[in-house]
Amino acid sequence: MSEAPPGLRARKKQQTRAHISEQATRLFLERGFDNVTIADVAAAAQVAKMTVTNYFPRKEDLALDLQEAFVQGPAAAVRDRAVGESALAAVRRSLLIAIAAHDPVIGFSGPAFARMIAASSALTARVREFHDQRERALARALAEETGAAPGAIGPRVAAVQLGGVLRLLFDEILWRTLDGHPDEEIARVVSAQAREAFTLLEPALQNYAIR
Amino acid sequence: MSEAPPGLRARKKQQTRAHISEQATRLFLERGFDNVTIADVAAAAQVAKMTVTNYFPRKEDLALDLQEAFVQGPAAAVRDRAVGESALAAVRRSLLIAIAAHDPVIGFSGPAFARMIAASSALTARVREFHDQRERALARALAEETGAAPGAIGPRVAAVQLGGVLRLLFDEILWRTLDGHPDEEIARVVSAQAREAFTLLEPALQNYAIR
DNA sequence: GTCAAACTTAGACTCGACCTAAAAATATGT
DNA sequence: ACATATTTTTAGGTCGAGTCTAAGTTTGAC
Repeated sequence: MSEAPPGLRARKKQQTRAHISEQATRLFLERGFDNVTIADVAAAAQVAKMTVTNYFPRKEDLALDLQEAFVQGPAAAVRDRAVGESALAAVRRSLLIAIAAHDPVIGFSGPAFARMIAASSALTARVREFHDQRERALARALAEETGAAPGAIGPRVAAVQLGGVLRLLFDEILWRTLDGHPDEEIARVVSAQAREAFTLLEPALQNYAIR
Repeated sequence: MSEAPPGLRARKKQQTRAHISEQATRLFLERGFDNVTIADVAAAAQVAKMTVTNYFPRKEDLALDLQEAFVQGPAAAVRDRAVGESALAAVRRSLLIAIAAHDPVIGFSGPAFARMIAASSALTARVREFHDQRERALARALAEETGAAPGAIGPRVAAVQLGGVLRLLFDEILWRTLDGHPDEEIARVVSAQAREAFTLLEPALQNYAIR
C-alpha cells in the first residue's frame, strides 16, 4: 500500500499536477494573480476547470506551492538541533543558512513573484495564514521538546517570538525584493538584521529548550 | 468641514449603517456567518444589496465592528503610558484591566459570537489580519516613542513580542468561551496566563521604551 | 425654488467554490 | 485477453460575493 513501484496512474497524477502548476505560475507572473481566472489556467493546461480545482482546492494554492517546507521548516530545525543548542540558536542557524542560499522558501522568490504576492490581497492573506500555521507547528515542537504540560504557555510564547521574527524578516526580504535590490545585497543586509533581531530575543530565550 | 452640526444626511447615514449592522449581527448569531447571504441582510434591513456592500465593502466587516479599538488599543496604551513605565508594563496593565472588565475587544464576546467566528474561515482570516494591523500600529508607536531610526528592527521585534502575546491570549479567551466556560472563570485563568506570559518577556523588554 | 451633490436602487455581470452524473482511463481478477 | 471495479476527468449547472452602470431619490446650498 505505502510502497510498490509508483504505477502509471500515480505518475500521471503527478505529471498533471505539475503541468497545471507550471501553467498557472507562468500566467500569474505574466499577468498578475487577480487577472488570471481558473478557467484561464484550465485552458492553458488543457484540462477541465474541475480538474484544476480538484488538484488545488483554493486558487491561492496554485501560486504558493512551498507550503509544506515553509510551515514545517522551523519546527524541524528545532527537532534536529544539536546537543547543547537552544531552540533560538537552532532557528537562527537554519535561517542564516537559508538566507545565504537565497532560499525561495524564506522569501527569495524573485521580483516578479514578489510583485504577484504584494499585488493580491488574497495571496498576502494566505501567506499570513502560513505564518500562523508555522508558528503553531513550532509551538508544538517546542512543547514536545521541553516536555511542557499540555496547554502550557511557555512554548507558545517562545513560538510567538521566534515565529514572529521569522515573519518580520520574511516581510523584509519580500519588501527589498520589490524595491529592486539584488539578492546578494538583500542577503547581506537581512543577515545582519537577523543577527540583531535574535540578539534582542536572547535575554528571554537564551537558555530555552537546550538539548 | 470637520465641524458643523451633523446635518440630516450624516445622521441618516449613521442610522442606516447601524441598522444594517444590527440586522446582520442578529442574523449571523442566529444562523452562522456562512449561512447568511448579503441579500438576506439587505432584505432584513430593507435596503438594496448595493447599499449593504456600500457601507461594508467586505462581508466580514458586517460582523467585526470593533476593528478600530482593536487595532489601535495597544499602540494607544504605549503612547499613554505613565512616567517611568515601560512599554511592556503599559500593555500588560491595559490588558489586565480589559480582562477584568470582560472587554469584548479582547475576546469576551459571548459564546454565540465565538462560535460564529470559529465556524467561519473567512472571519478567522479577517481576525488574523486585524492582529497583523495591530502589531504594525504598535511597532509604529514604539518606533516613535523610542525615537528609533526609520526601518530599525528594535521596535518591530518588540511589537512582535507584545503583539504576539496579545494574540495568544485573545485566542485563549475565544477558545475557552467556545468551551463553555463562564467569563468570570476565564478572566481569572487568562489573567494568570497573561502575567506569566509577560513575565517571560521581561528579560528582553523590561527596560524597553521607559518614559 | 432650483440646482448640484450625495445617496440609494435595480439589474446585470464575473469569478471562485461547490455539486452531480456521466465518460474516460487505469488497475485488478479470471 | 477480457471483463469488471476503481479512480480520475469531464461537462454542465448552482450559489454567493464583489463590482459596475445607469437611473432614481433625497438632501443641502444658493
